[in-house]
Amino acid sequence: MRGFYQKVSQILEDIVREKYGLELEPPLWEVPSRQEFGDLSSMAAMKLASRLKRDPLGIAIDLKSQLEKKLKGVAEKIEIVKPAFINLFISHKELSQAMNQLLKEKDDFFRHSIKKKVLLEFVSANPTGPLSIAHGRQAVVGDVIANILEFFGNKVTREYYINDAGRQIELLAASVAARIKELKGEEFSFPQNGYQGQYVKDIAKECLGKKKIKLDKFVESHVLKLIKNELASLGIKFESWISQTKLIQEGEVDRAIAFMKKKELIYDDGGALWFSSTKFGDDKDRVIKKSDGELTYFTSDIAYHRDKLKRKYNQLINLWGPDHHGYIERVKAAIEALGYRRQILKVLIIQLVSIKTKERMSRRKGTAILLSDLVNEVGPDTARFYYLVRRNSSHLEFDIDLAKEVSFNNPLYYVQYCCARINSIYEKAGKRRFDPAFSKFLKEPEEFMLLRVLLQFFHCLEKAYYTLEPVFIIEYLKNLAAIFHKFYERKRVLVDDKNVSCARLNLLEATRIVLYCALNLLGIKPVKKM
RNA sequence: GCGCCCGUAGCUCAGUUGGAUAGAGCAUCUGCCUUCUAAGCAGAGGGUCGCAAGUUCGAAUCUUGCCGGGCGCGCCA
Repeated sequence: MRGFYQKVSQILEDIVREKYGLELEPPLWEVPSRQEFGDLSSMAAMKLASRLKRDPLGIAIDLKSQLEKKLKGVAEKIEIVKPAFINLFISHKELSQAMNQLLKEKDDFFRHSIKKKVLLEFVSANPTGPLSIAHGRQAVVGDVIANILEFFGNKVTREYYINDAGRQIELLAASVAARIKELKGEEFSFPQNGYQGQYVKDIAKECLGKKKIKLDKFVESHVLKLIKNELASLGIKFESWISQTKLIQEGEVDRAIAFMKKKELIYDDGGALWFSSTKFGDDKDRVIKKSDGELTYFTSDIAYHRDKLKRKYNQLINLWGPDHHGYIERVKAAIEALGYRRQILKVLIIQLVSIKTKERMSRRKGTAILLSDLVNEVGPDTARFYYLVRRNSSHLEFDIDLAKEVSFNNPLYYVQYCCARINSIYEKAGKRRFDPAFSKFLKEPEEFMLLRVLLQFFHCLEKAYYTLEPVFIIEYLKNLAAIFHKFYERKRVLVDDKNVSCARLNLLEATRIVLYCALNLLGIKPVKKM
C-alpha cells in the first residue's frame, strides 16, 4: 500500500489545504477494519466538519468529487458511508503493479532509510547466575526491536550493561568459595542469602584444579560466558558490553560527579552527598554517595548514561523490568542535569513472564524455571515467537504445552504451515521464474484479498516501528496466514491455464517474500517441510 | 498512602493519538480430503467491553470516582 498511500495522502492534503485552508494531522488515510470498506478510508470530512462546524456529509461529497478527478486510474471507486467516511477502492491494475514492484525489490519494497544512530540497552542482568525467563523476554523483545529499527535504516548498537561492581558479585564469589571448601572436604559456612543452584557448584569444581586465581574475576567471567551462551541459544548477540567496574576505574563516575558539582546540583546532608533531582521533576532528591563513603548504584548509572550520551547517539532506548519503573524519572533528571534533552532517552518497561504448564517443568522443586530450561524445552524459534505474543506492557503467560503442541491450535505452526505449503507447490511446479507480465491475469477476489494483505505489511511495520511493539508483526502474521490458507483452499495455483498459473505463482512468491521478511525480523527460521 | 500495569465471549487474548455491525483462536455443534500438505477450509451458537457518572454527532478507547487482580515505592542493586 506504500505507493498509493503516499500518493493519495499527498493529494488529499493538497485538496484540504487549497479548498479549506487547513492542515489536518496525519494520517489522512487508514486501513479500514473491514474489507468491505475498501483499501483505504479517510475521516478527513468528519475532522474538517468538527473544526469548521459544518455538515460532514457535504464536505465528504465535495472531497470525493475532487479525489475522483485526481485519482483516475488509481481508484476503482470512491464511496461515502455514514456519517462521512470516504472509502477508497484501489484498482486491480494498480494492485498488480504494486505486486510486481514488490517482486522486483523484495524486502527493500518495505524499507525506509531513516539513518539514526540508536543505542539499545537491554537484559543487563547482574552477572550472578543464569538468566531468568523474564530476562529471556527482554532479550527477545530487544533483539526484535533492534531488527525493526535496522530494517528502517537505523544504525543500532545492542548493548549489555554488566553490573559487576555491587555486593552481589562478592556474595557469589563467597558462595563459590564455600562450595570449594565443601568439595575439598574442609569445614565451611555458607554465606547468608548466598547463591544456590548447580552452577555455583560447577564453578567451584572448575576452580579446584587451578592455582592462584582471583576468585571474583574468575567467577564473573564464568557467569558472563554462561549468559552469552544462553543469549546465543536464542540467536541473540550484543555488539557492546559495558562493565560498571571499568567505568568506575576509568574515572567516569568521578567525572560525572565533578560535572554536576560544578553546576551546583550536588549538596551535602547528613554526611551523604545528594543530587537535587527534584529540580528536574523527580519526586525527591537522590543519594549519590552514602555516609559510609560508598557510591550508590544510581551514581554509576549516571556515569553510564553520560558515557552513552558522549558517544553521540540520536536516541537511547532502555528495556527495563517493571521493578525499575520508579527509576525512570531520576535517570531522566540526571540526563537533563548533564545538559541533554530528557526525550533522548526512551524507557520501555517489559512486564513479567509466568509459565503455564501441566506438570513437567513445575515438578522441579526449589529452583525457579530458568531461560535455559525453557529454551531446552521448546527450542529457540518457538521461544522467540511466544515471547512476542503480548504487548510489552502486558503480563505474558507462556503456555508451554500450547507452544509444544504440533497442531493448528498453535499459531506458530499455523504460520509455518504457510511456508511449507508454498514450498510444496514450488517443488511440484519445478523450475520457476517470476514474470511480471503475467500479473495482469489475477482476476479473482481471493487473489486480491491476499494481495491487499501483503501490501498492508507496510502499515504493520510502521506501527511496530513507531510504538516499538513487536507484537504487531505477530498479529500481522496470524492474519496473513489465515488469508493465505483461505486462498489456498479455494484456488489452486497449478492449473492448466498457464496465464492464471503463472499469475498465481507470482502472488505466491510475493507472499513468500513478505512471510520470510516478517519471520526474519522476528528471528524465526521459516520451515520448508512439516 | 503514592505511582505503574491489567480487568473485553466459558478459556487465552486482539481492538486505546475517540469512528463504521466490538474481533480472533481454543472449547462446543454441523459440513468439506480421487485434485498443489485436512497441521487446513466453510458455517452455527456464545458479549450489561469490571461498576457508575461526565465530555460529543459518536466512547471498549478520553475525564472523574469506585470495585477487583498484579507489581513497585531504600543512604539495595
